[in-house]
Amino acid sequence: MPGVAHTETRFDRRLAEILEYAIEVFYERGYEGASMRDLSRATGMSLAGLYYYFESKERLLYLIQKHTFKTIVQRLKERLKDANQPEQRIRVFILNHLEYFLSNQKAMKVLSHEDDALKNGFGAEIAAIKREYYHTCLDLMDEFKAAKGLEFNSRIAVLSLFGMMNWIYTWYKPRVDADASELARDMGDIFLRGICTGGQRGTRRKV
Amino acid sequence: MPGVAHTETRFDRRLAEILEYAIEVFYERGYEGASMRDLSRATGMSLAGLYYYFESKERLLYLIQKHTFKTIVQRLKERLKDANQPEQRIRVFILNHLEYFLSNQKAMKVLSHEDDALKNGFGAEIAAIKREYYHTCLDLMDEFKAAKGLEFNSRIAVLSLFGMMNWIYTWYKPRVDADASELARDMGDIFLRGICTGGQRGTRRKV
Amino acid sequence: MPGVAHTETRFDRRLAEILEYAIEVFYERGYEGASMRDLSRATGMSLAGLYYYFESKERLLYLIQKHTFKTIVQRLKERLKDANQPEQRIRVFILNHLEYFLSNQKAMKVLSHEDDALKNGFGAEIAAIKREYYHTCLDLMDEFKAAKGLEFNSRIAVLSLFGMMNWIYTWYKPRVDADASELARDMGDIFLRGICTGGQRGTRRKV
Amino acid sequence: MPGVAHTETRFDRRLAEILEYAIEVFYERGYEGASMRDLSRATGMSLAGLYYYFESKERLLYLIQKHTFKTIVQRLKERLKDANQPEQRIRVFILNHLEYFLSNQKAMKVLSHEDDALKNGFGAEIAAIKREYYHTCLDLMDEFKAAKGLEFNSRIAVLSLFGMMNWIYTWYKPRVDADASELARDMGDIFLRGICTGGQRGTRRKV
DNA sequence: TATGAATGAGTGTTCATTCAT
DNA sequence: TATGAATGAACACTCATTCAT
Repeated sequence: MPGVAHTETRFDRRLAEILEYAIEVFYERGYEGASMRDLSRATGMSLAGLYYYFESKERLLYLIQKHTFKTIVQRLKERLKDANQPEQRIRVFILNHLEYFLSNQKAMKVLSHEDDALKNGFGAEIAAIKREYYHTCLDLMDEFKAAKGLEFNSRIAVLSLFGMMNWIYTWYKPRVDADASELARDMGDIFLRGICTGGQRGTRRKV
Repeated sequence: MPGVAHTETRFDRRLAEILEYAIEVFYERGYEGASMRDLSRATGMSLAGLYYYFESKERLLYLIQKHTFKTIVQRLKERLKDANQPEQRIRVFILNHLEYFLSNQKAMKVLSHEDDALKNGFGAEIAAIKREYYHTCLDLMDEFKAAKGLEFNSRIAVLSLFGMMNWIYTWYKPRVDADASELARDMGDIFLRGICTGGQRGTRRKV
Repeated sequence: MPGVAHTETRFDRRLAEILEYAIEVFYERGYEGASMRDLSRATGMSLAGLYYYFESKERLLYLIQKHTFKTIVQRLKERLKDANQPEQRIRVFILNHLEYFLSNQKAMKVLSHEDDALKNGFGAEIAAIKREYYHTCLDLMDEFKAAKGLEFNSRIAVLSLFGMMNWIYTWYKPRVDADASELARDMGDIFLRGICTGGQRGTRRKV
Repeated sequence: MPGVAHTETRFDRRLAEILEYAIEVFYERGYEGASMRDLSRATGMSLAGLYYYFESKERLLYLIQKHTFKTIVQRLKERLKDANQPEQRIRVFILNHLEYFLSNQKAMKVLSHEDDALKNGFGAEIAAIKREYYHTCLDLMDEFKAAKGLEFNSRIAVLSLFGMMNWIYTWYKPRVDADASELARDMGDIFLRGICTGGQRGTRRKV
């Protein structure tokens, strides 16, 4: 079916290729530490040639972050459609995050690590997606709390969960550590049991 | 009180001052993003003057990271002396980490975020301290497991805990979020309950 | 005329131009004393622009020295083909050296004066060419000795000859001093007569 | 005998020490390449301390060159008193030069190699001594020519001789090459025989 | 579509030198 | 007599970016 959306031009494909290399380079040396020359070397394209595809190094990072983030959010939405129970929905969130994280480890490091490298407009747009993603998780948490009649600080819970998950880029070793689904189960266990038991302020007790 | 230790020279004091500024600058702009000129401006000292106190930008980061890390490790050791029960010891670990983290948020971001900015000798030394710190926590976890007769992946548990805690630098707002002790209690609850219940592989069930 | 050799690119030509300026600058201020800014000023090209043509100041000196040396050696080989008699061959050596020296006085000063400015790889390569050149002269000297049945220290003789010739850059004034061929004849006379007469150890006598 | 001249103060002695180190440093790294920090390290004296003894790096070089040159000139004068015959006088000149050169190789390299490093006043003064020294040799040459009824370009002869001798710093190896007196004899032989024989313009002949 | 050539501004670092003590 | 502390200017070099082609 011909249409507007599926016309992926040669330009788009070439740009996507370059972005792959850029992810590699930013992953390896950090956004500030990476130079356009590094990217030129990595892609085999001339310095000037790169600029045909994007207007600045900053925009390059922006494109990476946006695409990465949008994809993870979109996949989440897809998966959430099939999950109804509050707990299950949180587990879906975790699995989605970790699956994407591990299949796109380098991009995710660039997303996580270069959190505040973008300025002004670019930064604001990514921050907005991030906020949306955060609130999705926050909502899941509140649903869960309501369903279970629990009482805890959702903000802390969500941010702790993000911490657990995002920190992965600092330690994950493919050949040592389990795959995404097992990791999601383990982290899900820790997190969900953690926020579950007791939990009522005032009646908090030793574990 | 006479003693060996109190010979803190003028040089040391001045260097310490500069390090404070450097923490601020690295916190604000990242290690790579920060220029020695930024530091010169921040300290009010001439570019050349700074080099009287340390031989390179890299060594500056090294000094910051080493001091920060050594202090946190040392305080932990002190506190661990008074804690005997496995659970309590983990809670001490968490509290120590978070207390230091929040009182030295900027330094801790520089420590966490610029994890792999140091090369060769400098990097190796910091990595060694980090490994020691990690293993201390791992040991605590194993003691806890043994005492409770639990079964879980200590590595994942410890690294998840670190993630929860270290991620703080990305979101903590002093006026919004609770203080260290409350945070330590909350995170401790989540984490300890999480790893506690059930836990035996095979008998795992819904939360 | 078609051929492999005539592909001298625009890049090569531009580089050659820059090298001319660099010779001038190094000649005037010495390698250490010359700054890239001096060269930038001399060429009228921006500081950064220069680096498009060579990767470092050291390599710049290397290129100058190598080209100068290779040319002088190559011309010598050419000329030596047509000379058979031992004495004549030495005179050819002297003439070749002085002719090139005087037509490329500045480059030759840079070659002579900055003898040990190059480090490691660069230095080694130039040193190798120099050694080869020295040995060519040493061989000429030994042939001469053998042919004439003379007895003298070839090493000292050769190095004395080099001294006579290379020192020129410190005193030669185009409008005062004779041209290369006359100078070559004079120095050749001094040198050849000098090593000729008497010369047998033991029978040495007053001049 | 009391007098003005022999009061060598502590200051003078200390300065002389420093000059020794400076010779070493300039010899090793060249005047431009040597830094005051290098000298500070070499002497064990503080950077600022050095400036008590001389007002600038340039003056340091000046002091070294002046002292070296004055000494060699003065010794020459002494020795020339006892030599009457023209040839002998030239041999004395050579021997004096080489003896001093080899006993003070490093200082002599600094003198020879850093010939034009000094600017303005400093440079002029050294240049004057040099000119005087040169003319002494030129006079010796002219006396010799007159006595022998020879005909050659004294300027070229003298400068060739200087070349032979001064070039030594680039090749002399104490354990390989002969000592000063032997070297002086060899170079004297080469040079004196060289300028002697034939020599009349027009009647010049093959050696 | 892609590049060779170029640039102004900036990088971390070192320079010779000074001055209060 | 000697130094610790400091500096302005310069160093070699790299940066992201541009523009004619």
